[in-house]
Amino acid sequence: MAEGSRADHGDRLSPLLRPVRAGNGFEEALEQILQVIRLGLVADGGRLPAERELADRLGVSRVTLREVLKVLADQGIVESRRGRYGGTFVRERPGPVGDGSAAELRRRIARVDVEDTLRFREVLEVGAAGLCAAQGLDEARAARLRAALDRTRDAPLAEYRRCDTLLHLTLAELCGSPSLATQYAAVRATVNDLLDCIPLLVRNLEHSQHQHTALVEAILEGDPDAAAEVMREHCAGTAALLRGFLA
Amino acid sequence: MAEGSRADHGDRLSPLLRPVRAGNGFEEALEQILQVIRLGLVADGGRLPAERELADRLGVSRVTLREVLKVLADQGIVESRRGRYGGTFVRERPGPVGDGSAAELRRRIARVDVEDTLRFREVLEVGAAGLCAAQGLDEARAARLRAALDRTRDAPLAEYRRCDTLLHLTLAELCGSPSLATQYAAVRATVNDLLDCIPLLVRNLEHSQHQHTALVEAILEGDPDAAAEVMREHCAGTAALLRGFLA
DNA sequence: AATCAATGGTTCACGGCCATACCTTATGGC
DNA sequence: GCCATAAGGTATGGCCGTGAACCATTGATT
Repeated sequence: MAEGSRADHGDRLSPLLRPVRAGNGFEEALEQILQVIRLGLVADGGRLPAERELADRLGVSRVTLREVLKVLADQGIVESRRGRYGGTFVRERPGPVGDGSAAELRRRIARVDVEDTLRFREVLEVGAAGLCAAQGLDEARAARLRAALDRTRDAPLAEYRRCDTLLHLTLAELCGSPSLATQYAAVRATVNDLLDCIPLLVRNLEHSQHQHTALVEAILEGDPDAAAEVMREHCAGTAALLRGFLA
Repeated sequence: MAEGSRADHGDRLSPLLRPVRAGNGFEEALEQILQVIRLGLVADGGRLPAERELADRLGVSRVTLREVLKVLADQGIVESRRGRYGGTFVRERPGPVGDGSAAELRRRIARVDVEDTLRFREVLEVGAAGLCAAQGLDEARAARLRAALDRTRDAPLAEYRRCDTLLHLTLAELCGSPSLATQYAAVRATVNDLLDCIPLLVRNLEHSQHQHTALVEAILEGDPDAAAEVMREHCAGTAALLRGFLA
């Protein structure tokens, strides 16, 4: 008997031997464009890249991409305009994608390994914060970080989630590991999905804001340990909230 | 001018808008099976899962998978045996996949963003170590970790890389985030690729071993900060080596 | 010796996705 | 006012991968 049996001490292979594609091209492209919109990477009324470029970047044909855009347009999430300086625009207030019912939410949660998501998120965030602080940011990058922080301060409640996401995403981009940024974007989309399932508590927002400020300070001062520690607490806060509400 | 232009301050979209598939099914399946073999997840002479299961797990058809296996068999990397208790077996000493020439190595390095890889690796490893230490391991898990550590001690030089990889991969699996384990496996495959490009220094191995021991101790004692710190130094060592040789 | 079950080996029709080319619409510059 | 340009809209032929079924081989079990 060789060692091929599947369930002997937990299968070392499963981390590697996973589906090469999560679905067909259509589904994956749809998922990624939805993530871009839901993460707020394109402002309301903003324009997505042109179809040809978008198809190219996503690695799908334009035909397939257009089927995706058709669905999004039918849902009222985007709008296409023809002619030069036309394009595909994100409509104002896209609203939640699902129907918003409790059943819908439960279904969404059920598809996610919440512990996995929260842990992975914390690792990436703490790592990004540490890296940024350790390497120091040049003036341009520091300015980007400050700008993102300021935007979270001025944000109206409805926009807070988006600005918060953008701040964290900025940090992930600045840390010098594109792979980390990509993974963070993906996991953050999942986190936002979960956050949409629980109420928004104003007290938590205030707390978050203090942490954001302390975080950016620690990073700009080049103190990796402090930055990591603040970020860890920040993540732990969200995690506790989610664990509590989703338990 | 709207905001669609690609290179204005670094393109927020690029982390998300990436190719939905890195190549065709054939290429991706090949890559993943090669990773499994190169990471040493299947021992020399060991058996890969059956074709039907493998195809299922990788999300490709059996026909496509078999084309992959055909290539690997032609290269002498695996061998198929028919009949019950047959299967696809990894041949002894598969050796490096490329031709081993300096040009080949350069080409391999050129395709990788070394800084990205090293940073991302450190984040994941430090995170995994911290998580393991923080949550504590039950006896079964602790035993797995100790066993993996012991194997790195007894390993002959030729097997050291494989055992080292397995130890770190075990840690990633035990941390409680499957996503992290998956990402670590991928990044570690890249790291191993890079390590194959530089000489193996015995002194470094001894140093590594001390760090491994200290790491496992810290984890089993439930000291996250110590575990993270040891791991950070451990990664920094490898990183410095690679940066030096690949500069 | 016969049987069974699990595995690799082979074939084929269908469907999805792709590459490409071309058409249509709108805007700014000449 | 015309036209070049850049964008969305449309049509087609081909290939790759799939799913399913079937065959062939082997070794353990009975």
